[in-house]
Amino acid sequence: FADFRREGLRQAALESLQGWLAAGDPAVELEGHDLKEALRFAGCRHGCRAGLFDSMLVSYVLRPATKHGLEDLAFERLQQKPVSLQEAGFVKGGEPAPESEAILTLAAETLELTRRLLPGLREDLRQQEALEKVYREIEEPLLPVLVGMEERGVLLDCTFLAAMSTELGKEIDSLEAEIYRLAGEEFNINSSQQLGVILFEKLGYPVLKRTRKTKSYATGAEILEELASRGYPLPAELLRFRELTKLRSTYVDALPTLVAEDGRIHTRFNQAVAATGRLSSARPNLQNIPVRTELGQQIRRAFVAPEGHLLLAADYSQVELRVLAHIAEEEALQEAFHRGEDIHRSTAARVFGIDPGMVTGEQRRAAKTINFGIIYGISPFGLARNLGIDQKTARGFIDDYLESYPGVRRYVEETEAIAAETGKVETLYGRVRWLPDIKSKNRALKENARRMAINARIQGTAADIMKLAMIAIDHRLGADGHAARLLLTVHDELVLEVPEAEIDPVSALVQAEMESVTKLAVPLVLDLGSGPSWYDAK
DNA sequence: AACGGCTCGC
DNA sequence: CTGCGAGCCGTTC
Repeated sequence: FADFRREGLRQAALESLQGWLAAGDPAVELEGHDLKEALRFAGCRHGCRAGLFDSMLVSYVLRPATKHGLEDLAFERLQQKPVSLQEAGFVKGGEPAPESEAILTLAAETLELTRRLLPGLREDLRQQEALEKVYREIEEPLLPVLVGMEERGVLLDCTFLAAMSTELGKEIDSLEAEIYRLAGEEFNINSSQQLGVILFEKLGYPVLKRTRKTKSYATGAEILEELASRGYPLPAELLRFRELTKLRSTYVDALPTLVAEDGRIHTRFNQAVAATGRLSSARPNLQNIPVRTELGQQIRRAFVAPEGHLLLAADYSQVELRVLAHIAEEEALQEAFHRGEDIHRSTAARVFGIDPGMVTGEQRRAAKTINFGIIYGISPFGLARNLGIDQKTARGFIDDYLESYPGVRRYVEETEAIAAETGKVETLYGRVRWLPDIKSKNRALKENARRMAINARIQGTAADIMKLAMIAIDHRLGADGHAARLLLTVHDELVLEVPEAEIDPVSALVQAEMESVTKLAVPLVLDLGSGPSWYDAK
């Protein structure tokens, strides 16, 4: 490793590794902890056909709700507290300096710990056939796909964002002045503590809610909206102020600082964080770019394709409800999807016992909330809060819903029973979520576990489907010789960068692969669009 | 650095 | 007291 620090040798070693990976034999494995980071460093330009055995991913597949850092695994599986990264001279989030001495300590310890962890993980995986399949057919092949996406990155139009920042700044400044005027003094508007004193002590607004942990005044959007609706002037200004400063600080000003030398943003897709099997995105998180408000949507104009290329956005329509319809074997829901109906409208029609043509906007909204509520393991309390109705009415809605969709009722009851009996639930592909709290005597813990059980099967299956689609698309793009490449995944959406000349065949390819990746009792339907920016592609 | 509050996404 | 994430800011230690 000391020699590896010499530039010439490093280059030669990397090229040799790249060649070995590209020519690789799937039966010969590269072993390591967090191979995506290693491969990102090594570069995988020529692809990866070698087998990959990643202790982090294997641990994730075995017990997804826990942490999977090397230190975590060493502590849990080897009863060892390793020399911390900090002791080795690193700080959190910092990039290792290849010339430092401390890196040698870290490298040695990383290798040694991983080597000792591997046999146990291999054995545990071998004993759980379904999970071995999840690893071999989903996580292992996905890993190099994610390396490719991270390496490629997405082009950002910083000039556009700079202009947007200036515009936002003007409105924020005037809002700030107006807020100080209404408050009668200057204070830090970003401090919920100081804001609480102004609103509820100085101005004497009614205290509708306290925060959970510290019991301080709650000043969240929901509270401000209620106060605004009661005619108080300040909350409306505060909501607008929050909206604008959120957009500016989290996106408009932050994203340009994360652009690499190639002008592109290289997010990291974390493959071992979300307990349900989903991916997450960080540094920056590109899975929470605004879309809800028109102003927020403008930020997507900054995500662009280079000259001669387009961005292609493809998202699964209602994928979680389709998964529910399939797993629950709910015929009414399946039929609605087969007919291509507006699913929330048809739910409203069934629940309220009326003709679909008679469904009002409010009824559709309620049905939509219930549909999502079911996916999240709804309670009358939660639904009541969401719809702004009383709990009794909410309970009635849920009862009517489960009456209308007996398959869903069966699904919920069966899921609870499976969780209680086995302490776990599984996705269609066998991915596991362990739920030890399902047996807890603490009602809150038990209820939480119950909701997680109901949600995990659905959200996890949808995640499996998307991962399989990504693997298939990446493979097909290569096999067909397209230059188009995957850039982003946002849970039910994929974004690709496509040479203009390829847009038609690649759109067809993406649609075909995403729709046919699995055969459910309902069709998987895709919304597809393309354009010079992410905004235009939607 | 850790945590809480808040807000963004699916 | 509806599921799963990440980031920014302020506060606290």
